[in-house]
Amino acid sequence: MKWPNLKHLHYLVTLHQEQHFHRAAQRCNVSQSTLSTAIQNLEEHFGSQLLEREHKTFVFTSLGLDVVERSKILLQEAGELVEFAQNAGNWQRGTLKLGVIPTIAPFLFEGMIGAFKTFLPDIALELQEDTTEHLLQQLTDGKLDLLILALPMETPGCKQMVLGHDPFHLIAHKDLASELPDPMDISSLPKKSIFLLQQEHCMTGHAVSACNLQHSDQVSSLAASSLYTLVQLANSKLGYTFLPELALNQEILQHTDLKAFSAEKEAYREIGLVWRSGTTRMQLFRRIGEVLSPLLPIPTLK
Amino acid sequence: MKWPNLKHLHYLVTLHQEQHFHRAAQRCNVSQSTLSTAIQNLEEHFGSQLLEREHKTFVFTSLGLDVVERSKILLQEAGELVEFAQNAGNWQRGTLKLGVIPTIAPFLFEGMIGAFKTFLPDIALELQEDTTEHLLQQLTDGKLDLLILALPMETPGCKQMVLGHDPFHLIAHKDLASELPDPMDISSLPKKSIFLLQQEHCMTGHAVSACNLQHSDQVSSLAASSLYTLVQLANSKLGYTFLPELALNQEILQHTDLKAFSAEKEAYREIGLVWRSGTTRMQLFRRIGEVLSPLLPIPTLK
DNA sequence: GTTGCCTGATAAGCATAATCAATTAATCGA
DNA sequence: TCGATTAATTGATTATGCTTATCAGGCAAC
Repeated sequence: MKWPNLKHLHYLVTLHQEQHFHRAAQRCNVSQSTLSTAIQNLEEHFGSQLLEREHKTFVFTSLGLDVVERSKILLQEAGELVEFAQNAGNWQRGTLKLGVIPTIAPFLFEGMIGAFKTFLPDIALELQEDTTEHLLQQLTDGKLDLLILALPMETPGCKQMVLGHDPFHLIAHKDLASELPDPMDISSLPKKSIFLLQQEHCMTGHAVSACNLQHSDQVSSLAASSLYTLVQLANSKLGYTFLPELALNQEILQHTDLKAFSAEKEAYREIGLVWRSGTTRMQLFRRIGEVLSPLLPIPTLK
Repeated sequence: MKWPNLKHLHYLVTLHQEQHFHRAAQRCNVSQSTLSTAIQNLEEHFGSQLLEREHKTFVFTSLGLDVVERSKILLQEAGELVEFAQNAGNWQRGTLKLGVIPTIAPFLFEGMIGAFKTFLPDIALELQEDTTEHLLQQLTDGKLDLLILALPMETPGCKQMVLGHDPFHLIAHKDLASELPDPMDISSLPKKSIFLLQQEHCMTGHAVSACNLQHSDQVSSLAASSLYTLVQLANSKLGYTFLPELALNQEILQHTDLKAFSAEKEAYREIGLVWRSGTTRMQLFRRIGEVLSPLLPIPTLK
């Protein structure tokens, strides 16, 4: 078996990302000719074409694309092996690139950073806040190691661990509170009176399904971009909204005239960890789960 | 990121297997000094010790052992990447190292090889016959790609796919057949009259549990080493035995005076595929499952 | 058209890394 | 004490990877 050179596989992956020899070479800190010949050597080594070249331009063959995907995984694991060895085999040391969605991040970060300082002091955290879709892409690409997402959520090629439940609460201005039906019946609220986040936030979908708003006339077409906007809307008596308990615990309603009402039972989202199936850092992730679960409204671990 | 040299990781793994620099170097087709310096370079690269050296002898550090384990996986995957690319991305081509247990192999091989010729002509089969325990070890070590085992069976780190059921039949000499109770009641057979295989064959365990022989006095202490021995014993009117239908279908009773009787319903073993969890050849294995399942007495696929 | 520019491929020369054969140093057993 | 065994070391050789410079085909501007 003649082993391929990992550096050259990395050149290939970078070329795929840049779709341009010169730029890819720059990113790899080598000359364009180095990268060019390295790719040719790979092709020779494999005995098959990775690129279709025509008129000084090129397209990846379908084999080339497959090799890129597999190389990404291989490089990812090789990197983890090196980091593991450089940390002298201690899985509680090293860098962790952690992605968190915007409807969790601001309410969890403070406690989370404290928990890491206490229980995993030698983990250097690199935090990233983005939508579920973007985070999953970066996880798959190896740019992130671990995600904190709201579940249920399809995560192909990745595994999940539920850390806890986060119930939704109906938020109303105190002046409007008396108008709320008792017992709570969302369908009796005025039309277009419920504000939710933009569609790209998964919380919208979770709130809709948890509170049975699928075909509800009550949802307003005005879609907010952050929970803080929802709070402002509700505080202006323009209507109602739903907030997760995690946010309420962080006193998001401070300095407002809003009150929270329990939505129906079973109206909650789950919060959990997501990682690549093939990871070699399970021990660390399990420990992180144990450490973070108690920070959630209804922990499922421990 | 400075990528490690896969060749050197392979030196390390070989050194671990041989526990001897010179032999390891020979197996890698390099000189002892090459291997020695390569290991030292790895240690320098990682910034930590992989070996404890003392008096011209050495022991792997616990980190070293961990690195060896991770390297094995990495090399395994790198090898699959190369083979994949060399087969131009066609998962229906390449070499498949397949392990089969002795109580399945002789009765399945003929049909199996025919099926591969017809449905997967570009797969070069390398067959290996051994006990479940040995096969699982070799699968984990990457020396085999896929196993055909009798289930249920614990296979840590591996995944399973059931292909079909294989019922057990009671085998008796035709002269003794009239003495068999009707309806069949195994506990009324004479003591020590049932012959089974040696314990290292998983079929013994499967037959015992399938036919409720756990505390049975009927089982003889004479343990045979192959199904053909069992046939001879039964044919000599020394007692009874159990055979899987798979074997009967291959006319194992030809030229004997033996007859097969249905054991109780639910007396069967499962036959299935087993592979490493992290494999990249799922497509192939699924296809193999489809191809092999119809060859079994009671297929579960298709 | 011609010119200049952008692209990836190619060539020649150099530096580094990998390798080998030979040797050294330490230990063990006879 | 001597020889055998084993890993490390040394110095020479070879292979690999890289750079700079150059080439060749297409493209766009004028």
